Amino acid sequence: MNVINASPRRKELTRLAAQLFVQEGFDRTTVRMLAQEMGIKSGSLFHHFKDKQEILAAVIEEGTQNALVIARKALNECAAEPEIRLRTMARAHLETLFTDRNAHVVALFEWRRLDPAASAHLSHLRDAYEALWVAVIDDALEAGLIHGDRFLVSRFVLGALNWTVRWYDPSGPRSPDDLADELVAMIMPTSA
Amino acid sequence: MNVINASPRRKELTRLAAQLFVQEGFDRTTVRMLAQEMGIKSGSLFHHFKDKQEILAAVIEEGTQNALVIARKALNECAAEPEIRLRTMARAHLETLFTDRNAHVVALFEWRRLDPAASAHLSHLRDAYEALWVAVIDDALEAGLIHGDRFLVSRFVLGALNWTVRWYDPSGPRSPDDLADELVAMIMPTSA
DNA sequence: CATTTACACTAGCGCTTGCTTGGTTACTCT
DNA sequence: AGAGTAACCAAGCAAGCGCTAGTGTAAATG
Repeated sequence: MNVINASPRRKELTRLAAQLFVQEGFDRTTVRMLAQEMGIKSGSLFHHFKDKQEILAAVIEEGTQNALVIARKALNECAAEPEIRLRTMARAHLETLFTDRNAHVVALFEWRRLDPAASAHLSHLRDAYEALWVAVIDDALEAGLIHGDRFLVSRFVLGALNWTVRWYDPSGPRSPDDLADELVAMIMPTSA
Repeated sequence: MNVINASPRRKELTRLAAQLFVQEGFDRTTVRMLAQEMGIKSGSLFHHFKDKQEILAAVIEEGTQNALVIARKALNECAAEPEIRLRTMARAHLETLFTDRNAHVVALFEWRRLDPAASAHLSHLRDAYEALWVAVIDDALEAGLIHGDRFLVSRFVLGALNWTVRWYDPSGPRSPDDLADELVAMIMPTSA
């Protein structure tokens, strides 16, 4: 296996793996399929990754890291009004979801295939991301923008947003930003 | 294979299969695991199902049929006010989701493992169920109870509800009905 | 009583899986 | 020029996979 964990070659392989994992699912994707997609033989794959599990972990880590970076940057750059921050966070969520779509679909639907060690490590990343959401929602609740239980609201909103990967086509007439705004409008009484 | 497609034995086997599919995922569940769970040898399994795919189809069909029955019954029995019908539908959705939890988790996350023939057949069932939702949401929109695009609203609501299987624990303090009511309240400006 | 049917068993075929081994090539750095 | 290393390949192993063939047996059916 490669010692430099972030070699450019490895990054590109991770990207291709994400695509295959989405197309076929992790379990149905064989190391031979992965190798062919990458233009190498199946044995050579284990020069870059110690085993198949590590490829899955790399895909998910990549996606989650990007989500964190994008969300933090968006929140830093936007105004301090709770309403704007809420909209910004929803937009950032969909932006990541559809620019790194493959990685995120894998993260959402193949999470359980991770072994316990990788799962524990990646859970921390995921928690850091969700903490951003909870903070934004807390502010919106405090400002009286939305109503309900903070825990439930964040789960419902994240559920609605994550589920979009199942039906939304970004090449259609509606932009991800439109989508985010419509969801925020749906849960905000004052903006009817 | 059994000619009587709905033999009680087959129903019980389907229930056990659903549990294993949730625990391990469809692809990782081997026919030997299924057989052991059912107390028979792997060869005997093919007396009840023509192949592994058919077991998956049986699990999903069972769950979706139940959802339809429960939702129709609930809607027939409840009042005609759009607000009540909306709440009723949300409650029925979560009721099915957590009484037939295994079957529904499989339906939601292993749908893509179905072969095209089974998928086409089950899509009709699924569509019939979603038609109930769209009707209820249309009424609520017309009555001015909620606002937004009918297509988007139904997708968001279904997403939020379906995602509950990922985090909600029915044995906790909150009942599924509470959950449904909170979601409806969240999107209804007038009920703040 | 003879036959069919439902359900289970044993044994294993043919194939695919993730991964290993041992060695080769091409490039960089001193 | 020589050493080191990243990237690759050919070959294949051991295990596990879905599924089939053929058989036994007890209960229902004519």
